[in-house]
Amino acid sequence: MRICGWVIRRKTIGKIVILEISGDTSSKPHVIALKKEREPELFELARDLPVGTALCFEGELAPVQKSRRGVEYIAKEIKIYSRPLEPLPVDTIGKVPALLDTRIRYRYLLLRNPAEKAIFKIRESILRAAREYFIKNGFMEIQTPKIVAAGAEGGATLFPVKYFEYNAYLSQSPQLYKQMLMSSVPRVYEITPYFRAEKFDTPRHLNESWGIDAEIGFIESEEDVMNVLENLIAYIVDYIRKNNVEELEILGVELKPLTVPFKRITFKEAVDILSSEGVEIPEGEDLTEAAEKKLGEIMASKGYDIFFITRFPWEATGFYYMRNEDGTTRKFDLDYKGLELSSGGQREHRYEKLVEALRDKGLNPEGFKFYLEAFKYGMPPHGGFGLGVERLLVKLLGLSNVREAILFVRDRNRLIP
RNA sequence: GCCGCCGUAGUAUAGCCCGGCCUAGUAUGCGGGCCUGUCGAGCCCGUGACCCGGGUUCAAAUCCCGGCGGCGGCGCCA
Repeated sequence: MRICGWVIRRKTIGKIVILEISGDTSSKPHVIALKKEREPELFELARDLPVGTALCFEGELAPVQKSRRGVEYIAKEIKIYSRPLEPLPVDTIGKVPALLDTRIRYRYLLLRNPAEKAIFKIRESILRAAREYFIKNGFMEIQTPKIVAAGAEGGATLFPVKYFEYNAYLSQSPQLYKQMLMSSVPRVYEITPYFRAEKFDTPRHLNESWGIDAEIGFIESEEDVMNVLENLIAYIVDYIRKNNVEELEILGVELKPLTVPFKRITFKEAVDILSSEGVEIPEGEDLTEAAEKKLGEIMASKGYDIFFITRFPWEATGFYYMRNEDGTTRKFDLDYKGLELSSGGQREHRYEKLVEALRDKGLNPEGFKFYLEAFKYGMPPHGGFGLGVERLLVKLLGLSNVREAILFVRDRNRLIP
């Protein structure tokens, strides 16, 4: 058996050298012990292999597993490919902590640390599980353009891009495109980056983040959308519980299964709950970050870690959400432990109503012509959602910053690496 | 954009409030020595740092001003 990786730990105890090689197949390290008496050449070789050395070894599973840290092998041959030119700037076994800033800078190295790698293996599982779920439920995976002419909101901040002689933007949401596709493919999903030019600098925001976006046609109400979303998340959690036992153990995370359906409260009920706790939300305004956190605490104390807030007021939503007669909309948010994980709802699919909505929001229907056109030819009622991958990962693993949940961070002040 | 906290060896920190006892402490890393299985092994020796610029002062890591950078709160925000 040939195993390759990097030395993450070397320990010499008298006439034994113990090497730990960062695992490629498993999250736990591969361990080889070399004894002076048993394999004198390898012992000499291993004795001055610095941490960080890239190597492969030929070996077999050790009959006696003495290491408590990883799987132990008996090495027959070691081939060195590359030695570090200087000592590693960060500790790849996690003995000495690194600040977030340092972790981001040296992420590529820190992934040799099983704990750091475990986060991203679970991130991968989220996407894998999502794909599996969508495939099982008859969704088609799509890709929509990331260079676009208009944003979904009109008001939100977009990154301008020079596109030959045109002004273009980086897409902040596949929203409009997936809706257009509802006129022909009633179940689509996309795993996509979102680009947002807001100058925020918080543990919850990134300027380039990833989302799992879905859109569903022929629905009766937003309830059908919420159904897909809650089942998707429960599926993801199950998948991780099943496939990432080792990673969860390394991270010390106990992930409890989620039961569907999730609790639902209306926006009005949320405002009332908050009001009874002394937090006032002005009429027609969205929940503030602090209010959302507080609501999360209150709901958690009632046994609801995860819950939907439904029927948002029209004033606090995008133009494309379907309006109810009472001034509420069919928009919902999904909150998990005080953080908005996802938002979605039923869209307005009736052409005239949509034009009216654009005007009511002070937007010019001319600018959305390409989008509106799609509503002329038999658009079914539909709805969808966007689910933030980093936020989901943060909440599942109890991380404290979304920057821990993405390999290469793009935030207010980071364009490198 | 506003507010708060912070910036010390490769990494992580102590010292700063109350200037001199700092020739800057500790852990880990790194180099070397001892040790036949460590589990964040242990013991000994060595190595290496006050973000940048200006000011106050006999004296600045410590106080003041400016800059740059980080973290957090708020705002803004699918």
